[in-house]
Amino acid sequence: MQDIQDQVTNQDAVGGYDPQAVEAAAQQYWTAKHAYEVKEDTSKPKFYCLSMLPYPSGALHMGHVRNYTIGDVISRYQRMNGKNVLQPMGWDAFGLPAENAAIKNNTAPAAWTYQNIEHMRGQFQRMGFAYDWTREFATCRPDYYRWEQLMFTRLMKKGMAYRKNAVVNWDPVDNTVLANEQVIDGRGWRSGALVEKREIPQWFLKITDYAQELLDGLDTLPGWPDAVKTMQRNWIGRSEGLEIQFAVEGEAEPLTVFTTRPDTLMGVTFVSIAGEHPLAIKAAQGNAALADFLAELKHGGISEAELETQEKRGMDTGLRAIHPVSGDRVPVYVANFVLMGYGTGAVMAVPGHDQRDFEFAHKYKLPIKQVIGLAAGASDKPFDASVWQDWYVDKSRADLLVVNSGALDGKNYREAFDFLASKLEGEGKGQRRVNWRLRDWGVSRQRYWGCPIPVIYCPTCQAVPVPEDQLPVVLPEDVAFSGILSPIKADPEWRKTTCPQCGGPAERETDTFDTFMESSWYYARYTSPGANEQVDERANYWLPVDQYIGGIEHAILHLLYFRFYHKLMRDAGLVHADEPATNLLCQGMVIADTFYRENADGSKDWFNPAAVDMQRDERGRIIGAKLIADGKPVSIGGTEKMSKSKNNGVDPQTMVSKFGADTVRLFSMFAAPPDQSLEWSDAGVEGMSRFLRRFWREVTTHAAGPDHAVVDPAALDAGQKTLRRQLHETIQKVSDDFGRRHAFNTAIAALMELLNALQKFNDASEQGRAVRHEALEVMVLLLNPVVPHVSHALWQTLGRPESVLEDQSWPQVDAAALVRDSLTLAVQVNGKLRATIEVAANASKEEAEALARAHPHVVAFLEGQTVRKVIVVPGKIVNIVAG
RNA sequence: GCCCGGAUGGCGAAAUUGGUAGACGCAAGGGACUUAAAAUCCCUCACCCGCAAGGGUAUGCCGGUUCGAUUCCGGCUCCGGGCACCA
Repeated sequence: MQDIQDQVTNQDAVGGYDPQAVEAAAQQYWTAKHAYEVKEDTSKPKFYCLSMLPYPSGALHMGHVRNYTIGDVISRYQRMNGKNVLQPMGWDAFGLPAENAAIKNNTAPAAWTYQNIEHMRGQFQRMGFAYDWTREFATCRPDYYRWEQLMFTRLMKKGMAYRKNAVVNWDPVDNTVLANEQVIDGRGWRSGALVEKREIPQWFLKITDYAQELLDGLDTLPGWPDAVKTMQRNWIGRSEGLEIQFAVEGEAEPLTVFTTRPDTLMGVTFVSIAGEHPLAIKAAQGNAALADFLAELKHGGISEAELETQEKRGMDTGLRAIHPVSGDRVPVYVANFVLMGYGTGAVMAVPGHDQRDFEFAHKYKLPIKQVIGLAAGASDKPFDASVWQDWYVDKSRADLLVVNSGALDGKNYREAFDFLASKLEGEGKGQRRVNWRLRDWGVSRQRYWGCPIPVIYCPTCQAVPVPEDQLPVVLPEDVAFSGILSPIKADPEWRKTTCPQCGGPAERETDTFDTFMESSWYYARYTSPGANEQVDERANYWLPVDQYIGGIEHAILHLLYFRFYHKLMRDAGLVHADEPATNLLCQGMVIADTFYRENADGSKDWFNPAAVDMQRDERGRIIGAKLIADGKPVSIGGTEKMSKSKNNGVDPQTMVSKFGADTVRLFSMFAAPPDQSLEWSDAGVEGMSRFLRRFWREVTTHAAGPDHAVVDPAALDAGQKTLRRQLHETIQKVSDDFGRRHAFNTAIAALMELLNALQKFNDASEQGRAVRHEALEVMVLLLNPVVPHVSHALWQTLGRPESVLEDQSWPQVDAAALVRDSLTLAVQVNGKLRATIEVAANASKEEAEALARAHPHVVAFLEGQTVRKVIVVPGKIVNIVAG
């Protein structure tokens, strides 16, 4: 099957479009000319186009192809519009997969990583992406990470980096920390042991110091998608509330809670604290049942999804808190849904007006007290302590007021909030406070393949930053890696050093940085290759990034750290801008059909789409699928994200060998708008190949004919005018779609329509050939951002002496060519389409209405009815309302 | 559980500011060319009724606003992304 198709492609290539030859020639030309190497140039506006750097996982996948084609199209479009365009590429080279591959293949993570980079760089070059490769770097090289080590030591000195205990997933069999993805159903993925929570000291960056600025900065980013900004706002989670102190019987220190609903204070019937709260730990001494419960709470993972979906459980500590207003004694419960890391690790429970507290109170038979009531006239059902209703928790409604709360009765949320805030502040029992959901960024990892944290621990001087003249702290690359313990932790020698302050024996930190650290500032390093500091003055020519492109899965974490780190660099005097990127485009996933057979034990074998034939009925509907190898049926699974586990990945390399890079680029831009998921279709790719062959033939046939004249707009006949109008409408649409809307799919559709029109345009007259020539030249230029190799070749076919298509400017719209004499209007009767009419472009509303009412279909529909109203929207529609 | 998206023919999609739903492409069916196949070209193609002219229905579901709703509002269902140690 595949052999036949390859033969066909080769036969076709003899007289026509041979993508392999065309692409090799164009790429050689660009390389020889250093076509994409750029320098700072103040004579042109700059444009920094950046796609998120890849993790070198081994080979390019379709997600990469899509991401980087989008960036390349935007870069080439901007360059043709006169911008000085920087488009760099590099490697996010540290990370967990290298360690996993090292265990599996018995190779060092470094060697595996460098090998992958070599392979993937070649694949990128074969795609024809316009990168300035002179700026390339891998983040695992000391000359890259030394600068983030330097920044970290300076942040330590500023107090922006600090150490505290934090909870990790602990595998008690392997005695190692696990990443969340290594915890499967509460067990370690390798040992199978039940995972425990454990606290260990870790380094943090004070991102919360920037919480307000990170929040406010979102309002200065109109070029970012609203979905991303909303997710970041919610993640940062600013809330205003009160910190309230509850005295605890027999304890010197009061228990502090944070609440956004002080108006419900009189409804407090108990207090909930986290299992890690000091009071809980203290109460468990001498309370075996409670100690057992706390031990039980240590099972399971630490991810929020896991904590929030587990069954809500609690236990009375035996402690009693004193209500700060009523003086009532209320029980203190340990509850598994209270997070030590959020707020104070303690919450006041108001089961009457908080759904989680309501369910908890029912489960543990705790009192429920109504303190918010419906005003007269509200349509809701009255308060009923046995059934939860959504209005109990609403604080925004004017018809809900405080009840059963003494001095607070009759007040609304705001009034009750202010009243209590003043009262408690006056009594020293509480204060107003802004609380953030955002937590400080924990940057310590107990893994080997990462950037060493540049800290020295001295028994006398404590944690000391590595002095700047001793940086970088280099990670040894030539190591034996067993997979459990980091080689720099296993090696007793590596850590030995002397204290930079007292000169005594000391030990190095053996943890490494979170890999988000490297990807938080790489965009700035591209601007300053070779700089002997983190970035130099060149950064301020290129930054901020004009267009950033990457997956929506990075909407929160990466993009928030990226914005934070930029502000750290700004405050260190390295860059001027407040935000790192002005425009952001988030592309969707690449998905494909899945096929499987179920084994006797219920497990599934997954088959690659390339190994399967689809069966269709006479209407083209899919009715089944067969494995090509044995001709027997396979089950059709869903259409899912391309992945190894479902074996539904389509290898870009295979596609490029078969169809050429231009066809693959064209398909990935045409099949869906960039922000939606893209369903891979081999047949669709063949369609794109067909389009390029047709275009090639159209250009070469025309170029082989007699010389063409210059277009004389005054001499054109109606058909020539119509084609030329479509041409200039296409320029207008493609420019808008590429430059503003990033709707590459509709731009390509418009170009296909133009080619269809051109093929029907059988006009060998002098002006006919002139119009055709103009159209073909324009098409080559408009297609260039998407299929640069084909355009490079055809530009020369059209007889242009310039060999550098790259420096041709973008076609301009001739406004005179767009003028129309008449327009088509839709005519509706009562909102339903009944006719269309052709009216002069300058026709008045009255003329349009008269023409519409005279149309025979309209006359028929209006028979026996009275026209009540006529709506005329010029250029669009006439709607006659009758009855 | 919480936050953010999405849903339109057999399939991928289009309709940009509330104004002709289905552009463009794929698949499918019919035909031309050919000894034959491939390639190429032409025609049909949302669904239902009808010989046709034409009519009715339709943008996940239920309701609302409007002369007019894929688009705006309210309530659902299902699918996807993220949830701080995957990147």
